[in-house]
Amino acid sequence: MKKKLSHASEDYLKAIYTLSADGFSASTNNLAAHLNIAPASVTGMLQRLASLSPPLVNYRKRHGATLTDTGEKAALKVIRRHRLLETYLHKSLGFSWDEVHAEACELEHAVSDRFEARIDEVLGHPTHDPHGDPIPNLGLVMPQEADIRLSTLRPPQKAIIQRVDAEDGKLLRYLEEKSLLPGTKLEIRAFSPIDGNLTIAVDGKKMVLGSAVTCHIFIEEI
Amino acid sequence: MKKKLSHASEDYLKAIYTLSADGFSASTNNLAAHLNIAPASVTGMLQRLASLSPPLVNYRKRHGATLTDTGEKAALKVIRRHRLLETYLHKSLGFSWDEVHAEACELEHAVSDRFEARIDEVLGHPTHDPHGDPIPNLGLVMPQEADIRLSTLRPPQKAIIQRVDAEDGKLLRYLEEKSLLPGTKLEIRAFSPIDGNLTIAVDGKKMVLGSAVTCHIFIEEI
DNA sequence: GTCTTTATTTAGGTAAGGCTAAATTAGTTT
DNA sequence: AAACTAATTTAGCCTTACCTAAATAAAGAC
Ligand SMILES: [Mn+2]
Ligand SMILES: [Mn+2]
Ligand SMILES: [Mn+2]
Ligand SMILES: [Mn+2]
Repeated sequence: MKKKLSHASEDYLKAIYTLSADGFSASTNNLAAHLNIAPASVTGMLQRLASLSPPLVNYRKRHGATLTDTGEKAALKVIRRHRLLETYLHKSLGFSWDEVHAEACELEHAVSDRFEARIDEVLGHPTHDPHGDPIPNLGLVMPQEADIRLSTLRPPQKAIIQRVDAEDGKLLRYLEEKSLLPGTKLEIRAFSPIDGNLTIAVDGKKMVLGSAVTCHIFIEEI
Repeated sequence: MKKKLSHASEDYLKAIYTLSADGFSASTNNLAAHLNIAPASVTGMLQRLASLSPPLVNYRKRHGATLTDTGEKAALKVIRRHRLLETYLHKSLGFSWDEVHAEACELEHAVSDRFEARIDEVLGHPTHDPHGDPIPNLGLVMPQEADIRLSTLRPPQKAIIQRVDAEDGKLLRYLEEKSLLPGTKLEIRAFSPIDGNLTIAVDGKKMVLGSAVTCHIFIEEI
């Protein structure tokens, strides 16, 4: 019954899930941009995904796609594998947090359930990946994600970094160098309305971050 | 320059290498049987592999294929990844020796050089996979393989099992249960010409093995 | 030397997943 | 209402990799 999906299908499902979860519509163009594929190709794929039985997406011409229940389960399964793999690559194989994404995006389509179960076990059933993103459990329930951006805080608020939403290696390496990782506590010291810069203090050390940085960091206020 | 090969191409190269190394010709039909693909499809693929630049195989109509130097390097690279992965799955993730092949055959096309290098390091640069097959080193040199079959021995010869050439799960599980693994020492006690059965002793324990078993076990005489 | 068998190739098809260029739709402006 | 624009779909094409059926070649049998 459960024939396995192609690489491409899995990446589409993941993209639809992610765009929707982030409050964007999974429109043809958004998907095309997200997946680096021509819009016309996205149309073709959405039609295919909608015409499977059971369908994985609901697709209405010119209205983008939403996941069906089947599609959402499939998406969560891929996301779980992706995040477990990222965690495994980081914790057990010494990959840095800017290297894990690309590797996981390949492996997520290749590993078996057995492999997934084993690394989950070896890691002690981790709940978050190296970027702080929550890992859906075996039952494919996605935990709540932190959704307050650091860029929205003002002095003298305090917060803990929960997750970093970025695939850009430069940004990730920059943040690592500054120790701005999930779990880090910080205080807002100043806000510059003209450019959106925030001055923050981490462990007493002050630094100024532009909004191109702060809008990718999601926090929990304390 | 080095665009990466498709899954299918890599499996063909591996199959051509393996058939040749085992003394078979990499003919259309042999490849078809080995890869579980229709002969006509093999013809098509060999033509494609031969028309790449640089070509990966030498192909003469109706005379099967041989690997070019480029093709052989590519084949050895895949075999190295495959065997390292099998070893890693077995040693680090607790896969049994009859489970590793299928998983490795998927992963071998997905892992990066970085991943390969890391597991090689974690494993301490292993020289043999769980079935006793040699792992080509980083320079892609394939060590000599044991090529004497247990089935050719006669009393009172003694030998050490070097490798087991089988993908059949039943056979592998049978051998594991009998502790007939690479490294095991044994003595030939009797040979039955009528059916080819060998009576062997392992650690003083006697057992009778049919030639369907003994012809898959390669040994080193002692 | 013709016949038959076996191995292999050719021909013609399918399905997935891409692409570009052209057409269409739905909103916005004027 | 007509025109413009942005988003999306259609049409037509490509490559990879597989399949079946039919044609052909090479090798062995008679
Ligand atoms: Mn992916
Ligand atoms: Mn992540
Ligand atoms: Mn493979
Ligand atoms: Mn092996």
